[in-house]
Amino acid sequence: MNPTEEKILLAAEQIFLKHGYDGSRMQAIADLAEINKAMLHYYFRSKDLLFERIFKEKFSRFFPEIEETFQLEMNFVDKLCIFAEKYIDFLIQNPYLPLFVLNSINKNPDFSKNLPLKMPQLLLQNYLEDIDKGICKMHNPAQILVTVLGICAFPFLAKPMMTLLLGASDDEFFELMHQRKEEAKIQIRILFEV
Amino acid sequence: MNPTEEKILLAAEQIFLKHGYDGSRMQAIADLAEINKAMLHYYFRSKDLLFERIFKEKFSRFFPEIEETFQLEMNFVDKLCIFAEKYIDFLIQNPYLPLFVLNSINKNPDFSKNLPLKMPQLLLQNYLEDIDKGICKMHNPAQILVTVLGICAFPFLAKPMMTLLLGASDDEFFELMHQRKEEAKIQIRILFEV
DNA sequence: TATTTTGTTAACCAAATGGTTAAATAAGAA
DNA sequence: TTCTTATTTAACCATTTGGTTAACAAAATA
Repeated sequence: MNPTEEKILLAAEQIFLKHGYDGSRMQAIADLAEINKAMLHYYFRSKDLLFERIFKEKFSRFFPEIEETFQLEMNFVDKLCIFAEKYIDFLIQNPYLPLFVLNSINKNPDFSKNLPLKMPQLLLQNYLEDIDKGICKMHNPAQILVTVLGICAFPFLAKPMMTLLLGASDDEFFELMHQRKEEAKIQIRILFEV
Repeated sequence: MNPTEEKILLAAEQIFLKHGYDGSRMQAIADLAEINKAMLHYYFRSKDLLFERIFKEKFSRFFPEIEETFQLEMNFVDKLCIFAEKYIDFLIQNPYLPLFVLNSINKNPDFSKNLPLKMPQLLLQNYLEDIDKGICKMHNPAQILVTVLGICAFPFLAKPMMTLLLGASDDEFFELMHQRKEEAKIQIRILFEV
């Protein structure tokens, strides 16, 4: 890929992730990429299209491919635990991601309608099998989804609020998130294991 | 209060809550309030000040006064349950609130620094008493805060995403949130009760 | 009633913003 | 080298946006 194009994408990612669509300025992206603003339009036509490009990539990362984990020979709850740990680790590397994705979906729900997502089905299928075996507690699958995702992602959505409430530094927050991996696994077991 | 001022505040609340600071237009607020745009500046000087006015009120509601609940003669976990149920009920009436508040804090952390908040201290104090009595499981208080808040607020942050993933309507979402009150109480008990 | 204060409007303004253009330069193909 | 294509730049443009102003209307006060 063209090095200019790459610089643009890298800059756009940073700006959009931090400020969202409305809060981002094309000039700010150009400045960060150290290129002329016209280049943005040369390579990506419009703000909308550039944003779309970034959003799609971020969206797919926020709903990761979970097949590797959920096709293992293992019970549902163990899989959830593995997922949670890996996911929180990923979010530690991408703390802005959740707020960005939720805001973007919120602003334009239709936009993400056609994006591919097999996450829920695979999860559901796995879950029902273990219900049958009687080794997993009965819940509304929608509640499971929102609970597990919330355990992992909410702290990152609430990061500025948490540091405010707790008077914590960024480092302390990330320390808390490393703890959170264990906390998440404990919670998942206690909630879903028989 | 002046009826015009009131119309402005009501309109500003709706617009800001839905679109955030960056996504909101003064003209949109004026249109919704059915007044001239100049009136906004006549009564509130600037977009910043108008936003500040709305934000402060919303902020204080997002972190509700919990004294009434947490000063009852009751154990910590029971209080958490009461809080969760009341809070989810409140969020059902104010579904946009969490995303708005978190975004606003995220955009301008300094802004909310001086706002009064005795929620965390009161919670902590209550918690430590029950730890002493041995009727409550030991956790990092920061994790408790993020967990309980997450259980209640995350579904609303994720509302557009949930309806997308589950293919649910708005009505079905709110039905899920009514269920969530029970789910939340179950989860809180199972997590924190000895 | 006369006068001052308060509330309201339309027209206007400057800055910011997404986007375009025409000319210049660099890179490839012939 | 020469010609064509791709890349880059500075200047420019139209629209939007927050904000102002000056004239006007409605209350309130004297």
